[in-house]
Amino acid sequence: MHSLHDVSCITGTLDGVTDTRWLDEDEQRAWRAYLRMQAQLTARLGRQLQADAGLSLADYEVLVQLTDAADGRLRPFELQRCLQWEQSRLSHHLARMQRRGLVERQECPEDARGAFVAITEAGRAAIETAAPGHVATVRRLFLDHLGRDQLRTLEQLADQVTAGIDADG
Amino acid sequence: MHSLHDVSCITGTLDGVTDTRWLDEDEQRAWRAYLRMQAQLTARLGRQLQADAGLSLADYEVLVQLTDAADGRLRPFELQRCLQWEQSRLSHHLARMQRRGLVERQECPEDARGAFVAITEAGRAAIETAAPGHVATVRRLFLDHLGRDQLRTLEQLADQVTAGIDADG
DNA sequence: AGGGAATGCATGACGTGTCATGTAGGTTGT
DNA sequence: ACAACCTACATGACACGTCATGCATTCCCT
Repeated sequence: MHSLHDVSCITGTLDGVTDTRWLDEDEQRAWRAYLRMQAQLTARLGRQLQADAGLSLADYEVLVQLTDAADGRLRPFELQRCLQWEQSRLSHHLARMQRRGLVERQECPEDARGAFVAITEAGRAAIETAAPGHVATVRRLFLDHLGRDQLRTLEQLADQVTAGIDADG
Repeated sequence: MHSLHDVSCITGTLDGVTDTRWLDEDEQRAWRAYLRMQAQLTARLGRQLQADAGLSLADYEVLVQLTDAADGRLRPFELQRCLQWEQSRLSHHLARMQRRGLVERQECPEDARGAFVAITEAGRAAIETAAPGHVATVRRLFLDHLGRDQLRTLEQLADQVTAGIDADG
């Protein structure tokens, strides 16, 4: 009943052999439960958004940030920092969103290297259409199944892990 | 300071207008914290696996299932059920893994429609190389930052949500 | 037995994400 | 002023995921 992952493996003392501390039963169950939930949740939320509003989750996140911005526009590098995306991912994605008319580029006088990315009217319309259904789905698939205490634990847990990852380099 | 998402929106009674219950402060923070963590975690784990073993997270999951199987082989539809993947995703992915020599196809006498997918020696070697580093990374980025109580809460929470999603259709 | 429905799987098109690399424009030190 | 460096961003190649569709084979019902 044991795979690579649920046995504690104590090897000998051969040179170069690093002993691996595998996951114990509790860790294994929790980690796999998390993986299952996250995969299912992401898939469902993505499908719902795509079907009901023609947006991907990535589109949605970008549009949320632009909507929250003062002028409905941001420098790509600002967007990158708050989304925590790879630079090239953002670049490609903005190009696609521009092609679809969800965002537009604007000149940036104070730094000729870059530009502004601004949400368009179509972009605003898209996210305003998408938001109610998306929030409802987040509730139905996720929040509705959690108690307030679980919600707090989750937030704290997530913040700890995120902080650890950031600190890790 | 408010976007589409953190205000409670009570509209009038126009026909067809559905009132949306937006996320309150706690829900908003928890949900966003979760999204951040999950994005960062997935990205880091994927990069580590790719860099150290030339495998994607998807490859890894497939190989784990095949390793756990009795004969090191499964029918694609069994793999699909336990991974909870889209059928076409699995089909495409197995084709790529086959091209790379990580798995192979075997005839299935008792059902001529399908076949078996079996892990190859190269596949076994790949996951055995990958596993220690991957488990270590899961520890370092995730488990090490959690207490036993948080771990239990997470598992329970994830199971609740997953059950809810399954029940949702 | 035989015809319709369901099952197991593949494929093409297309959007998405990553890595490696390129380039124009800024900044800094001497 | 100019070289070295850094910053902001784009791009090509390629792996990955989804949807729609196609196609055998098997199942089930009469």
